[in-house]
This record gives sequence, structure tokens and C-alpha cells, in this order.
Amino acid sequence: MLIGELAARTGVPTRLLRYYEEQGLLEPSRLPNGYRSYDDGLIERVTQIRGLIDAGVPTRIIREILPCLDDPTTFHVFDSSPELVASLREYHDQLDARVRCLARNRDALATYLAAVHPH
DNA sequence: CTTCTGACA
DNA sequence: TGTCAGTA
Repeated sequence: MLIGELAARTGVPTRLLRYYEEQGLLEPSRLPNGYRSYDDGLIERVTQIRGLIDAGVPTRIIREILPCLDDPTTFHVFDSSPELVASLREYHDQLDARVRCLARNRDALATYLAAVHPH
């Protein structure tokens, strides 16, 4: 599929799809006319990338773990540099902190709702 | 009409 | 990230 279709199906702007390619996160093939051609399976990958970016993981880190995203079991087999592991632990902790904060506010709102609209 | 590259905010 | 330019 062309970049426009992938953008429509993933919700990721064409501008970003080209940017992710520039960052080494995607490598679509090219049609005779120079247009980028994306594999159907890349829809998942784009979703994967978006999720990581939304989680605060920089494209540089995503690029390093991307080769293993398809098969996590091969992760440590290939690359497990101490630096990368340390970075991942850092982002994991940051994410964990955000999750806790969200859960806390969710519960606070639930309590408020229960008070104003008891059942 | 869609995509491409490069550039600027 | 958004958007504009000038093409193919």
C-alpha cells in the first residue's frame, strides 16, 4: 500500500511515516515511480512504534529494539548492551510512575463520581 | 489527485 | 509535527 493508505489505516500522518523512515524505524520498498510501498504487516509495526513514542521512548532507542519487537525471545540473543538495558529500565520506570499517577487520578475521579452520583 | 524531497516555524 | 513549495 502507498503511504496515504497506511496513514489512513494507522492514523499516523504521512509526515511522520516519512520521519520514522528517516530515523530508521521503517524501510518501505519503492515503486518504479519512486513512491513508498508498505507491507500490510507494517500496520502493526507502526502501531508498535507509536505506542513506544507515546510512552516516551526516543526513536533512537526504538530503533535498537525494533529488530526484536517481532520476536522478543531473540532480544537478548542479539543485542543486550548494558547501556541499552539501562535505558530501557529507565523508560520502564518512568512509564511505571505515569501509570501509577494515572491510576491514582482515575480512582480520585471515581470517588468523586460516587459521591455526586451515588447508586 | 497523490506522492516526493527539502525547508521553515 | 504541521505546512508550504515545486515536481513527477
